[in-house]
Amino acid sequence: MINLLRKTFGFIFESSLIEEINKIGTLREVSAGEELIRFGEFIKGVPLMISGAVRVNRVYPDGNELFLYYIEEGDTCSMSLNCCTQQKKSEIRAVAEIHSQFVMIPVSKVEGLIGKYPSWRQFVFSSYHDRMVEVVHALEKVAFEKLDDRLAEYLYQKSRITKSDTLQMTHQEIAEDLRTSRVVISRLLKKLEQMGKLKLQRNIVELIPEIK
Amino acid sequence: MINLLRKTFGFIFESSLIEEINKIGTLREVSAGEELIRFGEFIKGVPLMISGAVRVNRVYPDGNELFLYYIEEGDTCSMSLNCCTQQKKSEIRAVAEIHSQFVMIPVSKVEGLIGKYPSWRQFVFSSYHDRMVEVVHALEKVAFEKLDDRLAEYLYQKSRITKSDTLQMTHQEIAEDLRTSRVVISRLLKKLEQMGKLKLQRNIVELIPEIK
DNA sequence: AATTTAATGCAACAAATGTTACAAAGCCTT
DNA sequence: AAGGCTTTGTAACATTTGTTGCATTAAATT
Repeated sequence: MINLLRKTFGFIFESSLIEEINKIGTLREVSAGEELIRFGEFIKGVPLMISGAVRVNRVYPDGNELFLYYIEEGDTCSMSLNCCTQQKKSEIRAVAEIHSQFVMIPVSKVEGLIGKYPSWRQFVFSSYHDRMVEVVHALEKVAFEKLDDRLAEYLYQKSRITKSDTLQMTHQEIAEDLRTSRVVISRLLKKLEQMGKLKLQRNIVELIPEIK
Repeated sequence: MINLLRKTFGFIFESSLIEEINKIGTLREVSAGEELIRFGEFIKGVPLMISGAVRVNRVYPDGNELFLYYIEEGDTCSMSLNCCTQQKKSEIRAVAEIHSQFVMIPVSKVEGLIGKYPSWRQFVFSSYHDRMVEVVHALEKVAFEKLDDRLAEYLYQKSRITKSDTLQMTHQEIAEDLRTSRVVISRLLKKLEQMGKLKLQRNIVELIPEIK
């Protein structure tokens, strides 16, 4: 585990911090679709992403969900950082988008790290800030852009995160993420297909990379 | 100044911290409409709000603006906190919504406080988190709600912030905040007026408090 | 008081998105 | 191969939001 930590966090954490994380953290591995953090649970720890990608959704009591941001290699989830210092139940849900590895730091130890390691504080601050920037970006998208552009960006993001141009998903699933109806997505996907930007098959959206 | 600090922050900061802030900070006062933080400037300091209310907008190079959150008594602006540790130019604009008092802590001293005072760290963390929650809330609104509900909430917020049921603003101004056109806002305001929720006069929207 | 300016009202129309209902196609099971 | 289920395609229509142009009204200025 310590080698994975060094590889991902060696440039920002001093070695004493890496060693401490190595002692108190546990390496976990999840495959696509698995939940790291469930809605309504008490947060057990803060995840440090080693590899893969995890999507973080805000969840409402009625079951409604809203995508907030992805966390990837080198990131942590600032929402859970706060939940844990406040000992509150999770208002978010974190689901692995692809097979992912991360180190879980138990809640009880987080406070100690903050007092002890300036580089950890710096990490936590910039993590908060980075997540904020992403949520603001999401807000921008919804506030400024029309659905077809948002769909295109959504597909692009998905492709980047899964590292594949061939997205295995139904129109229904896309519609839920963009908070609209299946029919609307089918319509817009068809338009994008006619523009030559992608190819559609059952359960598959295949992005056609731009030739430049 | 120290009395104002004690009144607003006495419950969360230890007295040695209050005294230090009293030494390094400067009390400033702005009236409605004045800018605390301008777009593109280097951040001079981090504001600690004593009284009043300030709205914080994201600003884009093309001059476009997007409302992010208000900061009020006891708050600070987490966006500027980060800008200052990174020595970056401001991507936001902060404008006093009503007459406001705040203590400005110079950038050079912020880092020191973080290392020295646990209660300051705690404050900064929960400030980050609170702002995040508000931006997520803004995202929710845009993602889930229709314009008439968003307008109603906007007016309600404005009334809360300005502590008045009589809002002095034009339809055009409202339209810009909600990113739509004047005609649309006029139409919806008329509808709300017909529903008995408000009264319209030139430059004025008067909210009618619910009688229960 | 007359003129100018800014704000609002209104109508007609356009575009984007949402809804419903059903047909067609693909996949799976038997 | 037949039947059943899921996914996608399509059309027709409703609703919401955006746009344009102009009339009307209120305030500000002269």
